[in-house]
Amino acid sequence: MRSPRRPPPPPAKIADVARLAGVSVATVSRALATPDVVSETTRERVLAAVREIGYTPNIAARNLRARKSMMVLVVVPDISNPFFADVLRGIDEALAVANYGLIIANLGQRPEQEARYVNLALAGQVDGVLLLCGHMLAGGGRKLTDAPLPIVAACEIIPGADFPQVEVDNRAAARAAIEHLIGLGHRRIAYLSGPRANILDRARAEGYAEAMAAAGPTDPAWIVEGDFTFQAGIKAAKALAALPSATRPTALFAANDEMAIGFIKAARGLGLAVPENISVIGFDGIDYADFCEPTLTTVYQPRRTLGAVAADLLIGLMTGRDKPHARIERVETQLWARASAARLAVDAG
Amino acid sequence: MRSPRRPPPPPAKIADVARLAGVSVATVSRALATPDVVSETTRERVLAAVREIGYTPNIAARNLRARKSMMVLVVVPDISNPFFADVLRGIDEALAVANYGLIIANLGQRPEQEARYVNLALAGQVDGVLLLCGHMLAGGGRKLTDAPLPIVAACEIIPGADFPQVEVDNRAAARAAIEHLIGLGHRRIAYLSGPRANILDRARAEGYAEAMAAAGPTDPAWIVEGDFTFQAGIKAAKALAALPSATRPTALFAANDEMAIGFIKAARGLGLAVPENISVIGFDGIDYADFCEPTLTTVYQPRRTLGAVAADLLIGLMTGRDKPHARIERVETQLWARASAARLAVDAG
DNA sequence: TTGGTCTATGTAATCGATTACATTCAGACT
DNA sequence: AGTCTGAATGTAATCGATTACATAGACCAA
Repeated sequence: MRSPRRPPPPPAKIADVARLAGVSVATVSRALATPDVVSETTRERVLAAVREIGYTPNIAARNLRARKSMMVLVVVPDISNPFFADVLRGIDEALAVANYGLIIANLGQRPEQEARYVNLALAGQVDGVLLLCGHMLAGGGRKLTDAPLPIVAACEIIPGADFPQVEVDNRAAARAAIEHLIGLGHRRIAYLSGPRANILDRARAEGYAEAMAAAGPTDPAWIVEGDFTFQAGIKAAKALAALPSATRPTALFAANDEMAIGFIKAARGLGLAVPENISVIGFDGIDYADFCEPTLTTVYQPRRTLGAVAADLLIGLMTGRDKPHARIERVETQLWARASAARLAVDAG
Repeated sequence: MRSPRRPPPPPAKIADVARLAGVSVATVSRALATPDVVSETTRERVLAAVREIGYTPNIAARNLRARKSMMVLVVVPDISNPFFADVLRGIDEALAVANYGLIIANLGQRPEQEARYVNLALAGQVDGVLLLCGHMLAGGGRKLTDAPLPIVAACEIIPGADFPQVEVDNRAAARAAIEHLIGLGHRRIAYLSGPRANILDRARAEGYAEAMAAAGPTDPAWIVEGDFTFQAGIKAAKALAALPSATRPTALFAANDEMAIGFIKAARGLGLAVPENISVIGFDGIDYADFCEPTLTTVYQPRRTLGAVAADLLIGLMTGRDKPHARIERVETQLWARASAARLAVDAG
């Protein structure tokens, strides 16, 4: 298969092409970068030489000279989380059309990685940074903002930051979910939240409270703190099933789909059928929301769009098209009405 | 917020540090790269100067001189696919300990991207390539193998390639799944495949056939071609429900979890309860397999491990620890027995 | 004293491109 | 003929680090 081992030929350089084509290196560079300034015949000689020896310009050299890298650093809390995976896809698609590449900074549970990536940024290895991690990168005594580098944050926004940010309008989304339930006749609506400290959840809780104000009094027992896990949904089902039926909610709005699905599964075992006895709305619009039984009504977050919008803002800064300034862009969610949220039966209210 | 705009100071360079510390640039470089060869006092003066002006070595310059980038290109068919997202996580974790960074080449449905990434590789922008895409990169008239660059493939292996590859042992995994069903008393076992052309599926189909040979004759009607989608599971349920009960399978092995879940959902509506009337085993071990009703017995693919093993092989090549050679490494799956596959009731056989 | 060895440091070449500036030459205009 | 203009190309500086090689000085042994 492999030919007998031989020292691999050093990759061709621009001087090799120049020699073969019988021109100077400057002409080769121009023939490739700005073809219209070299004569037709020269250009063709150069291109033929390029093809013949298989020349590709060394990017490190180009980056050094041009002081740019055409690379963007995307800082993500957990690359294996399908939410971020979708956002990344949107980012990649937008960056690709502007010819930027993607370096992934996956923090995982390794805070020590931050310093590494702060360094990448400060070292001029990237032309811009996209933060999906909800906080400013720092480490090794240096902050990201020490670099004169375009930054955009998305998903979890960073309060007080002086650069553009993109988020889903969580408050409006939660309000829409509750209003959907109210429209179905529900008044006693529970909220299964994320961790209280979570900034995303804060906005959703506010939207819940606002919409509920229109529906009448809210019983504090209807607000259950969860942690975005399937297990939290199960626990919530037990908690609500334990309430006296006169004050038990007839509907539940969960801060994410996974908890909603856990809730539905456990509720069934506790004699609370969904949607017959209790309606459920989730949040996110994960794929499985359409596969589970019953299919889950949910608030869809346009993850790819979110990524694409953030990437476009960053491209604007990197190309100098836009000036950096504080600003929060909101992308809209969609309510996906499916089977888990149904009209309140007269005898159930 | 932002101080009145002022031209951002150009980033400090090594010469600035040298001047401030009163030494030569060589000494600064050594104080940072090989601290033990400079005297204690000099080293401290240099480090103090570095701190004072906030110096970070320019990576493009370093890459150019050192002829390496400490970056790996990972070519992935679809970054938003949770399977690859998990593999990427394993890759990242392994690369991080060896201090390599991660550039993502997300092909999406954009074949024209290939040329771009082939160029990145040929241009010396990366020290190694990890292919998760099941084929050799090519584009713009150039192939990846034109570069003297370490390559490792994983997930979908590339037949005849002369570099290390890593895959899940699909054949053994399928065999184990079928044997599990046989152990539960089943003999009429169906296989819901992926697309026939798919190389992953080929191996699974072989494992199925091998294990079935031990169980007795296999009815061709038990083999249904799917395409890895939820919908394919639904179609398969209709097909099997239409079979006469005397020859209808009592168990189904699906080539992925999504089809298995679609099957279960549709089968219920067709009077085929799972696992009472038909047992089901999926493949992958996606999160949702534990949330659905009934919980899904499945063959778990160690996705992170797969990525980590591939990354370690690549690191071996990049550091020169190993020599490149054809070789296929197989990582083992685990059978996760849950509720969807049960012992065959005597009256059902 | 002389020469050798070792440590610490400096000088300058080098990596491979891009690009400012210089040069050449053909054609147009006065 | 002399001068000017512009197109095409070449020469060499430049980007910012790393590192081969040179050098200076300290110390020691013969």
